[in-house]
Order: sequence, then C-alpha cells, then structure tokens
Amino acid sequence: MADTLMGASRTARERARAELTREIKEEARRQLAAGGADGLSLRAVARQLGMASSAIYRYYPSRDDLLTALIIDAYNAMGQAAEQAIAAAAPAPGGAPGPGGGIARARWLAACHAIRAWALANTHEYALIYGSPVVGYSAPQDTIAPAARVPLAFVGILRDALATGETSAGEDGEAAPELGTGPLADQAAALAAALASETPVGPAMPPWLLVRAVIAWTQLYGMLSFELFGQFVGSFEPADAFFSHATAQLATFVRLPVP
Amino acid sequence: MADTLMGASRTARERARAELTREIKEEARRQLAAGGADGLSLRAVARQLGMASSAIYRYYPSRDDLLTALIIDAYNAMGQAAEQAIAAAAPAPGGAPGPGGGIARARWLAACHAIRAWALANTHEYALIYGSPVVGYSAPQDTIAPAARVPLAFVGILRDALATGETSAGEDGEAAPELGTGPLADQAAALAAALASETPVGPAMPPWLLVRAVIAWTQLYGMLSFELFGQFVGSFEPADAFFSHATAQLATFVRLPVP
DNA sequence: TGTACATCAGTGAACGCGCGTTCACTGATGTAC
DNA sequence: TGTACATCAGTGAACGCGCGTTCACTGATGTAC
Repeated sequence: MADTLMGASRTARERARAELTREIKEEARRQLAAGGADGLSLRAVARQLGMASSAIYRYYPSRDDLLTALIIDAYNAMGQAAEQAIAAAAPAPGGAPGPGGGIARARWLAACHAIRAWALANTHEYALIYGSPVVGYSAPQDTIAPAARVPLAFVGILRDALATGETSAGEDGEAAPELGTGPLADQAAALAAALASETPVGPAMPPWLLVRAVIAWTQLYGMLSFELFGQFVGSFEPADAFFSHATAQLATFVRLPVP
Repeated sequence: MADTLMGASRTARERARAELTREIKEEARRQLAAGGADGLSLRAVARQLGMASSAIYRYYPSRDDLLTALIIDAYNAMGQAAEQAIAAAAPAPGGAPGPGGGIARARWLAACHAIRAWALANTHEYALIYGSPVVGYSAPQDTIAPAARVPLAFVGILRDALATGETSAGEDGEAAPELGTGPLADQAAALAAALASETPVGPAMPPWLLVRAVIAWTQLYGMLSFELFGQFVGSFEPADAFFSHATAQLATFVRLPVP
C-alpha cells in the first residue's frame, strides 16, 4: 500500500525525468547568473551535468524553450517574494483589519523592499525579465500571467485599502479631474474595467488611482534598474536610503498615508 | 594658399582614415539597430564595407573599443537632443527671462519629450546605454562625461529656475526636513557640493531638490524602458498620453509649477 | 510470475555556422634630402 | 623636381574557439499478455 502514495511513486522513469528537468533548469539558472542570457549555452549546461549535449533536447526542445522556462520562473519568484512580504506585513490573526492602522501602507513598503531584495539577489534574472529584450527571442503567451503577479499584488493592496477605508480615494471626485478626458482616461478606464471583471469582489479601482499605481510601478522599476545596471555609481550608491525615501513618497503618492 | 585651409586638407591618408573611421562606426550602428549589441560583429561590419575583417583593426583595436565609441555617441546624441530641446523651448531673444513665465517648466517638459523621441527613434542605442549591461564589457572612464549630459541638463533647468525666481524652493526650510538626517541627506549634500564646485555660478541646488530631481530622472527612465522593452503591451500602449501625464506631474514634483 | 514487444533516455559523431584576433605580406601614400 | 626610404592601410590565410541542432544507434525501463 505504501506504493500507491500521492504520486510520489510514479514510474521511475517519470521521477527521473522530473528531476532532470529541474536539474537542467537549475544549472541553466546558474549559468545565467554567471554570464547573462547570452552566456547561457545548452552545450555548457550538458557538460556541467555530465551528459551529451544532444540529451538536453529530450527535456527542452530548444534553447528558447529553456529561456522561457527561466523567464517564467523569474517572474514567479519575484511575484512570490512580493506576495509573501505583503502577507507577512499584515498577519491578520482573524477578524477584520483595523480601520486606521496603516496596514496597506506597510504592505506597500514591504512589497517594494522585498522586490528590491529579490532583484539585488538575482541580478541576472531581473535583467532577463526587465532588461533589454533578448534578441531573436519573443516571449510566448505563457509568460504574461506570471508577469502580471507583481502589478496585481500592488493593485490588490490598493483595493484592500479602499475596501477597509484606509484610503478614501474612491469616493469624492476630488482627484478625478487629474486625468481629464482623452486617450489616457480611456486606457485607464478600460484597464480598470478589465481588473474589475477579473476579480469582481471588492471595490473597483478608480482609473486615476490606477494611473498613479502604474506611475509608481515604473518608478520602482526605474530605480531598481538604475541601481542594478550601475547608473548610480558615484552618486547614490549604496542606494538603500534613496530607495527607502523614494518608496515612502510613492506610497503617499498612491494615497496610502502615513498612519 | 587655398591648400592651407583649416585642416580640411590634411594629407589624403588622414582624410581617408577619418572618413573610414566614421563609416565603420556608422555601419556598426546600423548593425546595432538591426540586431542589438550582441548582433554586432566586426566581421559583418567589414563584410558590409567590402574590406577584409582584419582591416578593421587598423581603426579600432578591438570589438570593445568599437562598442565604447558607440556608447559614447549614444550618450552624446541623447544629451544633445535634450539640450537642443531645452534651448528651443526658451528662445531667450535677449534680456532677462520673465519672472513668472513658466519657462523652466516648459524646458523641463521639452527635455522629457525630446529624450523620449530620441529613445523611440534609437531603441537599440538606448538599450545599449540604459539596458542590461553587455556581459564581459566594462565601461571605461571616457563614458562618464557624456553619460552626465542629460542629468546635468535637468539640473541646469532647476538651477536656472532658482536663479530667476521661477521656483522659490531654495529659500525657506519648508521642504528641507523631508530628507531628515542620515545617509541620504549626506549623499545628497555631497552631490550638491560636487555640482556647485563644478559650475560655481548661480545658486546651489538644495539637496532635497536634488533628490527629487534624481527621483524624476529614475521615473523618466523607468517609463521609457517599460515602453521600449514592451512592458506596457496591453495596458498603456501607445504610451504618449501616459508619458505626457506623468512628466507633467514630475515637473510639478520638482517644483516647476504650472504657470 | 515470466516472456515479447514498445517506449523512451541517452550517446557520439557530424553538419554548418560564425566569431575575434594575429601575422607575414604587398603596395600605395607621405617625407626628407 | 626627382629620388630613396619610411610609414601605414589593407589583404588573405590561419588559429582556435564555441555554438544549436539533427540523426541513427544502443540499452535500459515499462507494459501487455
């Protein structure tokens, strides 16, 4: 009976295949960290694993497929880092979150710092997903859901804040005119509608706040890229203090006030 | 006597050398635009120019030197685009600029849009200088002055605005505490001092405004990279409206108010 | 439980490609007398 | 102005390298009776 466990004992072949698939990807990630996306070579991976280079093709039909797997993993790892930080920032031991505790702000800042920590620890994986595109490679559909994890996590924080009333941004028309009418207002409204229909629970994001969130997101990304790609050398390096300062301002910018 | 002109008639050899050096660089830039930095090959350049691949080495001692030349050119081209836009935004037909005309803001916005236009028109050159670093290449000293042109142009706008009184940010201590004390305040003060000693004329940049300028600069860069590297696909693409909106907010953020 | 056949992981040789860089050389351009 | 020598651009062959991918094959693992 011990044989019929969960699937832990699928055939030996299947277990070996799963394990090798993982090992190949891990070795590939190691080479990515060493030499960037262009330094990743199937032959070198095979060599390191002590197998013939042609054997790799039993697991990944081409180099691009291996790259895609790494890209998806990178998006997911970054997304997970953000999500875990968000969860840890507000343990929510049961019951509704307190109304004025600044929980959303804490979550926001925690997510920003977790993303930076992940990026600093995984420079080349970060470059793989947010750096200049790899020439001759076009990302398949499978990457878009993982790529959306981080943005969605940020949006989630804001929607929760609207739901708990931590931010009152949704109600009055006060800041709405900042968008005016025009293409941007249309794009933002369309995106807000798409978000609302995907996860219909809770309050909808007002379009203008969505735009602010995207601004914050590009800002975060710009800072990380500057730091990782060496544009801060000689000015704000190390960038810890600058990053903390800027993210705090960003949190306020997306209407998550200091408690 | 017509022979002794400016230098237009250095020896035939020297003229030929200068011309070929330029042609090699131009062909290299063409290949860069086609295939990115990794698609740039000395052999392909030579082929296109109808010469032996070894001949390139009479002009550039190695592939890295050619890359460096392209990088410096890219920084300079982008810097020039910004500077020209700034100059054009305020023709200054003589006499002191009017006190409350919003000239500095116009300059700021013009610079942002000029930079975006340049980046959109020269995607791969942009990626070369602001994308993920080329593996195995480390930028020599010669690149740092050209790289500073754009940031210095932005700082110049702000200093002019302080000088003309278009922004009164320098006088009161109002916003100063936003930095507090700590590493960031120190870094900003050091950078402000370095800037002041480089170009001693005019008012010094208050450190907190300098930090805001850097935030704006990272934001601008983040938006451009998102747009160019395809992260806006399906949301704010085309990004014209978003960009205009965000840069307008940034101008206000660095204390260049709407007129 | 034991045998016959099908599946599939892994091999090793090969194809065809392109690259950066070096080197001894030829022949044209420049310079000094 | 004319000759003798030095400089230097450009050649073509070669070195040594690594890559992605294909293909016919061997041998182990799984499956059906």
